[in-house]
Amino acid sequence: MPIVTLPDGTKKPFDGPISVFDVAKSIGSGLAKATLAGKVNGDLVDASYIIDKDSAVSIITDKDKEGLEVIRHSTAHLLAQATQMLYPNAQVTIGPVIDNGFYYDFAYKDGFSESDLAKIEKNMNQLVKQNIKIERSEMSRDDAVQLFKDKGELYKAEIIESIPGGEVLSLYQQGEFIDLCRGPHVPSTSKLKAFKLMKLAGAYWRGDSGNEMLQRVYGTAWSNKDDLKDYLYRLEEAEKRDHRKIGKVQDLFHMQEEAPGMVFWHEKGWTLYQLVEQYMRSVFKDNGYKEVRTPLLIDRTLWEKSGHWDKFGDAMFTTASENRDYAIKPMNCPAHIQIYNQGLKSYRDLPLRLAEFGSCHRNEPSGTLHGIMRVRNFVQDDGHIFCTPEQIQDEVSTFIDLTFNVYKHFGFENVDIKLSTRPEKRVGSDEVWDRSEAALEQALNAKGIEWVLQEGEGAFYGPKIEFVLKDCLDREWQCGTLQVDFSMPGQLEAQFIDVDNSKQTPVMLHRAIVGSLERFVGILIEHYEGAYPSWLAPIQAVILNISDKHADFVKNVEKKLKKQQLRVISDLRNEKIGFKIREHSMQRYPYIIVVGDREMENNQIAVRKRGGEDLGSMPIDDFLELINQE
RNA sequence: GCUCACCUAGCUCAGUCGGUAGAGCACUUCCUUGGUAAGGAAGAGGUCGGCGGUUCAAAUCCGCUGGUGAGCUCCA
Repeated sequence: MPIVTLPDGTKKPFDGPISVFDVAKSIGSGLAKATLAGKVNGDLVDASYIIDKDSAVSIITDKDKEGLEVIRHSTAHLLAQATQMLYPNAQVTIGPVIDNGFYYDFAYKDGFSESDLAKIEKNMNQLVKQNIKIERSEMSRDDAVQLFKDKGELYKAEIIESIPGGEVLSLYQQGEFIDLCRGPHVPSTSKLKAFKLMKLAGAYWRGDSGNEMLQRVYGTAWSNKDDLKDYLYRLEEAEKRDHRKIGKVQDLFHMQEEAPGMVFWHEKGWTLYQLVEQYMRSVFKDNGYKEVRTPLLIDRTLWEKSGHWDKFGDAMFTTASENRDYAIKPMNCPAHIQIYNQGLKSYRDLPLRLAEFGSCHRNEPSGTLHGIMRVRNFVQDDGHIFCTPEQIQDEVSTFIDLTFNVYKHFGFENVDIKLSTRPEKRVGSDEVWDRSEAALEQALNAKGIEWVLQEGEGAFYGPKIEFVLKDCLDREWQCGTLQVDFSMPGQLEAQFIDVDNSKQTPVMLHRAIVGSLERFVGILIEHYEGAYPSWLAPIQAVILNISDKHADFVKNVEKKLKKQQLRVISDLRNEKIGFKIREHSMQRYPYIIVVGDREMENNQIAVRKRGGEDLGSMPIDDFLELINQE
């Protein structure tokens, strides 16, 4: 006689064991039809799950977050079923739910092509129409291993073999297709109404680059066609923001074969870049940093001492001259320690904050390069703070505040914080790691901000705090970082004389706020879709003449505005005003200024805001005030 | 680095079954001097990423190589 308690608190007694589906049916036939799964005492279960004791039950439909996940998961199975029908030699492996959809990895020697995706998707749709039941069963681990071995599904058998023995496993069957799965799943294929296969990619078996490459099929799935359409629309919008595309349209930069992973900045792009750099320079100046500049090329012996030659030798560009080997610096920190080491330091000199916009090169694997977001030559708003262990917490705390302020200034309000701890490949004793990790954690907690732990994701020399900002499409970008380093100062013999006259090794904090300027500019381009706020716009206004006789007046206005440090250009081409308006509107400049007879007569300019808003005619001074107020 | 796809005029792209290339925009010249998202005409522009092979003949088929893209792996 189970009593079922529903989410709203009502209690329903039943005569005997009853399925989730039947509970839904007892509430209403509409709900029964919508039932995808259930939640019994907090556990997600199938709609067919039998409730045999008093339980808290909620019905999961496609309105629930969990319901959507079940749909995605079941769609992954549908994909596998449809694929194996068409390609019996394809072995199944795993098919998890991901953001916005799912994927399924197949081991398939012949490989799939884009046209195969269309065929598979067609087959999936047919299977949906056939309304095939999805049924759960249980099996012992050993039996399951045997089952999949017999079917020639060696990858699946390997997965099951890695599960501890004695456990009972659940299997889901739909038609001929059977897969090991924790579930739950939708009751039948007809519940899967809105999905699309998106792309094909390679993926390593078990995520290990030493293993063979599998064929991964990505798909997206939603609870209804409208949501799917919405999602596809959002993808299109994201594509419009692509910094590579806007970079070309706005003439910001280019890249070419002869310098893979390195940026040729054009005038407008460099202006944008410089605006970011100059702003960060002012941030350094206002916050007690001393800006320095160190060599690009440094002898290998220094990199050997610092450990980089050993650990990252493959990723460093090197060159040789007069029997000496050099590396092009992949980072500034060893060089900053050299500056620190000039002259004996006292505890009174600490904290010492060095900053540099130093050009760094890293020979990243070719496959990782991506526009200006992931490059081989970049500059960071790099800084290193030399301090005592006691000063760490204060420095970290100040840095966190500073970072949030900078992001806000650039228009990013939404920032996540992550704490990354010791990786497997590392230097330094466990005791030192304990101390550094604790220092960061304490600083974060003292500020009372939320953070997530990323175990094993730290740098080889120390743990780090990562600042992840979210852009207008809610995409995440890890930009800021703060890393505690108890190792490198010692390795490169940095010291200071303490109060008690003893020699001590300082702690070094590696820190950056925007990170790679190249990448940050890319993020800005995509975040603003090329429509930058006036203070960041490479061109703030363009001045147009109606016809040739207004050209001198335009030149005059241009001169005046430039004198006030405004970034303006003029367009005196012999074209109709509508044509020029169109062209410059598409460039998304903040203001378009038009000058004709009327303006010349009154010594004014006609101002049009980005987006088309007509601000009317005004004296130049009024426009200056307007733009400065922004 | 790995898997798959792609690379044709300055840009965006078309090019069937292998028969030595085409559009729009941009560019140049001329006409037009026009008031808020494309005025008109003419012209010029390409060793089809590079190297090699098959073939009477290669943008097209094959091999190698460079780069780009989507992922995977990596990211001091």
